[in-house]
Amino acid sequence: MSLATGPYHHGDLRAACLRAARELLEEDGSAGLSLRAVARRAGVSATAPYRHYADRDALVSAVAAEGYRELAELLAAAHPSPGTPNELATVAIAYVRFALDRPAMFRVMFAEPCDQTNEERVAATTAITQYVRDIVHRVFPDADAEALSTAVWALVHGLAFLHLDGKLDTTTPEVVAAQVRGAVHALFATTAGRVTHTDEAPSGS
Amino acid sequence: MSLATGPYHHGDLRAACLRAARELLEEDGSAGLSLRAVARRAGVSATAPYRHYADRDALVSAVAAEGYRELAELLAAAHPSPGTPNELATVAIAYVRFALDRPAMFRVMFAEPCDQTNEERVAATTAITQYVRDIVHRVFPDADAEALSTAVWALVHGLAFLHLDGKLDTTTPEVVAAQVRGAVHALFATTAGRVTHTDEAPSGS
DNA sequence: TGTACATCAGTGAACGCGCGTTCACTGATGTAC
DNA sequence: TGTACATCAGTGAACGCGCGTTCACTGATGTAC
Repeated sequence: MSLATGPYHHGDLRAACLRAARELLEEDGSAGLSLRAVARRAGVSATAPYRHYADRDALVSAVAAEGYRELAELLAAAHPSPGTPNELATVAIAYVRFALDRPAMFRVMFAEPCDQTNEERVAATTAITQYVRDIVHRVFPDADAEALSTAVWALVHGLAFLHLDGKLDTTTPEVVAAQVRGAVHALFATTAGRVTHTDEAPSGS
Repeated sequence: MSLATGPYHHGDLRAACLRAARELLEEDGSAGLSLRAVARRAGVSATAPYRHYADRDALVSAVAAEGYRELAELLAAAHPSPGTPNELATVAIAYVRFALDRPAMFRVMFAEPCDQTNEERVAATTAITQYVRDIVHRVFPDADAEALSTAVWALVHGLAFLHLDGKLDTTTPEVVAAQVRGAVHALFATTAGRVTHTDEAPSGS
């Protein structure tokens, strides 16, 4: 089992643990994310990770923080600065896709009893909140930014969870994308007409 | 520990297990929901529950099904037949409140790897979907019911999770209610004006 | 009404499991002189 | 350049834990006659 990554000193066990944790997460779900399993996969004794993480929670928080960063990157890649409801929908699709591609990670990020004392984690949450607020402000400049950005985040977040938990059809990425786009348009079609232009007709479901 | 509920035969151990499971759920979270703990709390040997539940999953599914029924009752109690966005918001508040009052139950219902073969559970999900669809159809008779009901459910579900996971302020029920109502109105103010009457001005979050 | 017996609902010992975490340890690394 | 030594990053045995589940069992219930 012990890979030949280095005979004694591993080199970068901290990073190796994170990588192992992420793999385990996607393979076995968050139940499989134990320190011992991580050590095993990293090809290292059960106690070696304690050199780098105080306890299991510390590892989990580190994993979650990485998840937040990756989600942020994916959203930015989907559209750097969405300015229309349709562009907003594109970002929403990326959000939902992340949840579906990495379900256990998504759950760790959002549904694990969140350690509020972990700075990395709190910072990540704040960043996402601000990111959503910025988008909303750009798409609907004259709306109540606070209430509307809460609503938009909730909509997208809810779509992610409903798909994740099998309450909505997830047979293909295209079906999911159409559903998300449809939901966003269903809500914003009229608002969009009032505030800015609609660059695509709402797709029927 | 063994309560004097009956010397040998319990009477209704099946129901007692369910009750114990729900209590454990709220006290210790879903991690605390073990068959052994349930048996302990019911004042019965560790293996007695096997007379009534095939395995742990069966118990969990039974708990979840009960949760769905209770949620349905709470929503109906909040407003029997919502017909305006503001009445819809009242129902949404009840939904979010359920999640906040019984967080572990809510998580079991929605975030546990769902056993699709459990009839009780599948039926409960279908019932909720249909319920949301009916409401949407009543509030927005001429909208794309499919897309809009997905959107509405996602919005409400997302609000529930964001509050639950500490991403939104939950200091008092009133604050939460105002946030939910604000989010619903932020989305539906214009749509509502187009389709039916608005019975309250959107509260500015 | 009374007894025999099948059925049902519990018991409790035992299994093997993986977990988090501790501890004293040892091998490798790199720095000071 | 070579050696002494502090520090660092691993090891592996051991702890106690609670879990799900099995098994053969036994005490209570209720039904047939």
